[in-house]
Amino acid sequence: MAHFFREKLKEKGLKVTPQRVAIYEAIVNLKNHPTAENVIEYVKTNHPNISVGTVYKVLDSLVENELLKKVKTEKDIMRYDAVLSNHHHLYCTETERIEDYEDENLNEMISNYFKNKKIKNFKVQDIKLQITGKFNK
Amino acid sequence: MAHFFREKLKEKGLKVTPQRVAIYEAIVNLKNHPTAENVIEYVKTNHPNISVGTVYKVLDSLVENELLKKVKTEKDIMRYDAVLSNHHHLYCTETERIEDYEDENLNEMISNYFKNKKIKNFKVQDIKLQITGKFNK
DNA sequence: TTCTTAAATAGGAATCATTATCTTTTAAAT
DNA sequence: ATTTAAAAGATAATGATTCCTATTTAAGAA
Ligand SMILES: [Mn+2]
Ligand SMILES: [Mn+2]
Ligand SMILES: [Zn+2]
Ligand SMILES: [Zn+2]
Repeated sequence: MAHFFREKLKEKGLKVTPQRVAIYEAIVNLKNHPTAENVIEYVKTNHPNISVGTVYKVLDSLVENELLKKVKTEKDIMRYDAVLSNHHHLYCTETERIEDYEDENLNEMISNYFKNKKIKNFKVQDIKLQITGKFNK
Repeated sequence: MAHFFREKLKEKGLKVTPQRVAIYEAIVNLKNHPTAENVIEYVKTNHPNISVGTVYKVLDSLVENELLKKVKTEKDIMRYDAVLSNHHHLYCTETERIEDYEDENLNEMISNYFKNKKIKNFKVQDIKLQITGKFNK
């Protein structure tokens, strides 16, 4: 489970520390693209002495090393994503809920569209959809 | 030019103040989806005494009243958009540049796609693309 | 295993974008 | 011109994030 993660850390030349493993697992388990605060709260149940600064530093370094991604929002509170595969996000207009949306057909359609239609003066690297709306119930 | 804006304020029951007009014009003129700080700097050239709190309050209220939109980013500094029409954004991976991208064909293709393909437990209200990449030159 | 050392963490102070509070001013209706 | 609720200005407070530094530790070398 965390094997993949420990290997990745080594690949990147980062030390495998209990804090890093715990923070990564927190993000995987929490779902819903947690904030740093969510992570701190979760990790503290098993690592009561973890430092707030450590969490922020680890999150930054994991993003830097492409083991996590930041999620774009309209808030000044950062949220994190452990899902690295190419996927989109469903944003709730009424709550802070953000869910993953995977759709291979959609990816292909968009990718095809931009094979023809080039954007002048811009080299596309990645395309993500922000789908806003309401979840049922 | 600011006629549209003054009318909109009245429609919404908001007083037409020089500060509101100046802030709105700042966002229109600045392009690049400015931050509150960008707006403050710009507005101060003509309104040296404008208060920082006023700028934040006006920005919030204009977003609330749908005269401005917030732009989603991976930063904890908010950015604002005066373009209300349905458009997408080009995010530079290397700088803070964010440009508008309008594409009616694309909108139609996506809109058609989601007429068939429903997302379970989710009612779509709006779809925006975040296109990340590099600008030439 | 023990030793060594650069990297990482803990703890706490500092930063800074944003909010809140409170007083004064003002848009706009009468 | 008067009235008044809304808005602006000034400044303090907040809170997420960053910074700083002493201490600890992961991991390679011996
Ligand atoms: Mn912040
Ligand atoms: Mn904040
Ligand atoms: Zn995700
Ligand atoms: Zn825009």
